[in-house]
Amino acid sequence: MTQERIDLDTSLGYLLKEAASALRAAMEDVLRPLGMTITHYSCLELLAQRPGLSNSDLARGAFVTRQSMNVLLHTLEGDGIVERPATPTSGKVLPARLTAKGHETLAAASAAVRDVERRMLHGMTDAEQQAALRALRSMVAALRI
Amino acid sequence: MTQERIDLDTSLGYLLKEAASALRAAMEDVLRPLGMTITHYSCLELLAQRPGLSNSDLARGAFVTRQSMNVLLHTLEGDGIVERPATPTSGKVLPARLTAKGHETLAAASAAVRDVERRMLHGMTDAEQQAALRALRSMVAALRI
DNA sequence: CAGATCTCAGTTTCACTGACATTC
DNA sequence: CGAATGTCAGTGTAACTGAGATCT
Repeated sequence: MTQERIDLDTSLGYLLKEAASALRAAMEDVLRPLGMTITHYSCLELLAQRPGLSNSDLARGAFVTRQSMNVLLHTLEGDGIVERPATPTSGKVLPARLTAKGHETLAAASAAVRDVERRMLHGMTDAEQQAALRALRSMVAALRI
Repeated sequence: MTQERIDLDTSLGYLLKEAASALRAAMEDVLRPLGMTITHYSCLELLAQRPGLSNSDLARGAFVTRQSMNVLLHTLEGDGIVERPATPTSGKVLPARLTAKGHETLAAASAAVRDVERRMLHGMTDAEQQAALRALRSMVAALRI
């Protein structure tokens, strides 16, 4: 029973759910030794791409509540991975940035995640990878609405 | 800050993570009103496709431990959604099946999830959807190893 | 005033690890 | 014996909801 692989005419939606679960599990496995969760990693990745994002921006980007992201940000600040100004620049917004240590931490995590990516893409042609990239980009944009 | 969309030359891996997060969030949103989690739904979907799967099989299929799946299965049995024989057929394995009520429950959940799928696929051509399907199938298989 | 933000506090829930008996 | 299974029990943690203050 164990050795067989389920391979029915599943819908694209269910297949993506399966891919999502498999990817999550694989990422959790490689991030856990680094003491990071996926939300953790997402936060750093977002900050690397967009320095100065606010807590609420990060929460939306990582699909969690701003309260959850808030506790994470405080932890990251305490660990010297993220820095925020003591006083708001405008309104109540505190733009966050990665510290040097934060960039190092992200580099380690990225390397681990890239291994998962490599495993995942194994056996796909460049054309297939490009097609997958376009499809995923479209899906993410459609779901974000 | 909120209205812009991050659209950098992200890796396929990070993009898939984003798609995974977005899909999870969207699915959780539509399943919550039905009192179901994603693991919950995965379990039913697996049983519909493969009646008679064991607790351990379902755990592997849904990417959770067999202990976690076990408590879920007991809940589902108590709710009359899943049935298992009182005594093992062979070994300790108790093959699980959906009841009539279970099929109804799954039908409702599937409809909700199909809505998410429709939203997600909006704007993609048939060819793109086919390409995405192949790519995802390949990725799932590669990660399962 | 409405809307957004940051934050403190309490709670819940889902899945986890550990341990044991059973069966092939 | 090893390996897999089902199950009971306890633990943990990452997210949640609720509430308050501040700012445009």
